[in-house]
Amino acid sequence: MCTMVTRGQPKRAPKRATMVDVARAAGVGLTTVSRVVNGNTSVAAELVDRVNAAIAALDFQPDESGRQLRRGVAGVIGAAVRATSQPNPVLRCVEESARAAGLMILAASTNDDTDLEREVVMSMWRRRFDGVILEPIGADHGYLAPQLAGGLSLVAIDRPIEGVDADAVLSDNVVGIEMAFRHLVQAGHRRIAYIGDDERIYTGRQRAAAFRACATAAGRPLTGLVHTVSSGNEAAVAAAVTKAFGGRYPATALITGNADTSVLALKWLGADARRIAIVGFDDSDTARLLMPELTVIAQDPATIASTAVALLTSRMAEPFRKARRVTVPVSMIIRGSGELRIGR
Amino acid sequence: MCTMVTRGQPKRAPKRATMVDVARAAGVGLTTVSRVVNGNTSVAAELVDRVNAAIAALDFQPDESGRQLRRGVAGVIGAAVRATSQPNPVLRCVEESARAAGLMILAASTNDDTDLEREVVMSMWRRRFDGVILEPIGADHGYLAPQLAGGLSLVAIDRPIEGVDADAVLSDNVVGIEMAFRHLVQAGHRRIAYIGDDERIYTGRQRAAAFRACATAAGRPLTGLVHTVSSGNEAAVAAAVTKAFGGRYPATALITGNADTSVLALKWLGADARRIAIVGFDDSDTARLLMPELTVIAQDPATIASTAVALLTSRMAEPFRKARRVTVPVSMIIRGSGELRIGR
DNA sequence: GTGAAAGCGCTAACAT
DNA sequence: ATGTTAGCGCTTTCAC
Repeated sequence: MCTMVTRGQPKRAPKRATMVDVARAAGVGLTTVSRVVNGNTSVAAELVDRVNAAIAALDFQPDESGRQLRRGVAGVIGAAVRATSQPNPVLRCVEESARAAGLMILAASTNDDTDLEREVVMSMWRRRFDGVILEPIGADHGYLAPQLAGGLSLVAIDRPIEGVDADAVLSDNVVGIEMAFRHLVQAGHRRIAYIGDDERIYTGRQRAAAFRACATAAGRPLTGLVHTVSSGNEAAVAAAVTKAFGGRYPATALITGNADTSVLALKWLGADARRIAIVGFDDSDTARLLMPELTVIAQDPATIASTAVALLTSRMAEPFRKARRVTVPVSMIIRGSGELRIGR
Repeated sequence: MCTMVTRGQPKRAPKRATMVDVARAAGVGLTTVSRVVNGNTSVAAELVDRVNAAIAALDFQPDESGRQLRRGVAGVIGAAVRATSQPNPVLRCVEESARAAGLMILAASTNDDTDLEREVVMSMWRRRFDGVILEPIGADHGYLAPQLAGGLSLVAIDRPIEGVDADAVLSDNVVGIEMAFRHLVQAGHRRIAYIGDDERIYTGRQRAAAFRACATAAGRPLTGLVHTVSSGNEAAVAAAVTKAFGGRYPATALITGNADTSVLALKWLGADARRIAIVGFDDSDTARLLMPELTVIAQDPATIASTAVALLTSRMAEPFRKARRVTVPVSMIIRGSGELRIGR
């Protein structure tokens, strides 16, 4: 067996160009290069050109870790969300808002896992990210106290952080449920069912509670009509549908507590869906593809996102101000599924 | 108006604890703290305890930028994808594979924008991420040549990188289309339509070409049956559906080129969908919710992801080895929509 | 087994 | 307007 010569394969690390290299190549001082890189205007035009030529020739790109170490800011804000790679209109808008503010967003998944969340946030803290946007999971975030006291800028979205005082921006879940409920009541419905997220989840808890409050206040029945199931549990949704819409006194209307549940409920209702008024919580691409098209309570991702970024920048400027909690209005989008009237 | 005293609001930056602080608090040398933090065993048990106590007392978390500057590795790999906040089974699996390999994944969106992609990848390069997983957009990635030559470890997923030599892991689009086509031919279909992604996109181009090749080889007609539309363009899909399934010689079967198109096509086919055999490219959560449930050509995200991470770590170990391109098999999942037979 | 000192790549005081 | 120097927080020789 003949051993090939490994020519053309420079094994040793290729020693990226550094600012000193650029300075040497351009025949100027290190500081001058730094000034050019940072757009400082007090450099003679000729030197600027020489430096830029050297930068181009060496393909120099400033090392951000050195920069960050010296300047103390990262230019990055982290987004710790339940899952990147999952539809998340808020995250999409956060990216836009942040880009508009000249910040880079780097996202990591917490996978609905408390330990992983902790690891992810801590990792962002150790990297000294300028801020963190967190979709919190789990009940107690007391573990964050030292970091928040140490100057970590953090804002919670979708749910508040408990056990510690931090900024949060939330949707108005209660009003959302109220809107849906009133809409159905006005169409003549008496037996209105609710199927939504597990009540261990903050939004699930809040929406289910709001529903119960509405029903009680309006003198509507509750028994057998409220079902909270863990996210994505198809069998549980099916069972809930059967309970609510079977039996002697079937419901005539349905409020679903999140996008997933809406889709699953519609799937299990099948053809019956046409004989039931349905209002779903959360808008989604699928909502418009369902038959009938889904009437929804829509959150306002753009406002949520811009508020979150605003809270974050405000806190970065003033790390120890009092925590603020902002509630963003929701709206109802009428598409057909929720407008079935019932005779008396 | 009385001005409140701002007591309890320490305005000045809270000077996070540093290793020197820990060392001082524990009454040991800086190096010893470093050793403890990094799990070096050659430290006396008593000192280890003192150091750990100090670390806990000061809530010390090592600053990764200092660490990275000194060690030269980041412990992070970047994922530059079309959109975080959009379903992306591969990204999900990449996160798992990477976590298993002890690497943190930070994801950023390129938004299908060539300039943004460039900015994102460059930013990761400046931060000296250990590697980058890229879902490339645009035709020419020549701009990456200096970075790749400089030791950037990068692997492309879903589509290859053109204009420069880099690792890539792809799905077997050609075989996928062939499977779908054969499946429909065997069910007796002669007029098979194809609606898929724009041919400016690599996968769109590859799948459409494969379809044409299949049809030609099988002596099936093509005229009016192949439609490529830009992603998410509902009107274009509607028009394509009308062309393919209206007129004097309507098609009896359909292959869709991606998940979006599948959903839109089914929406526009409406009730007609039951009289047409449909095989979609790409599996998705929605595929199982559609009526009828969608028979699909499914990619293998887990294998794609683990292959990508393996290629990346291999390249990190050996930055200048020859580029490899891996093709991952696809499979057909039969669910009902594609099994309608046609008499002769 | 432990600590002092050098230095990673950069920016910011401080000269000049 | 430009260069010299110190130092950000850490790891790693290198002495002891």
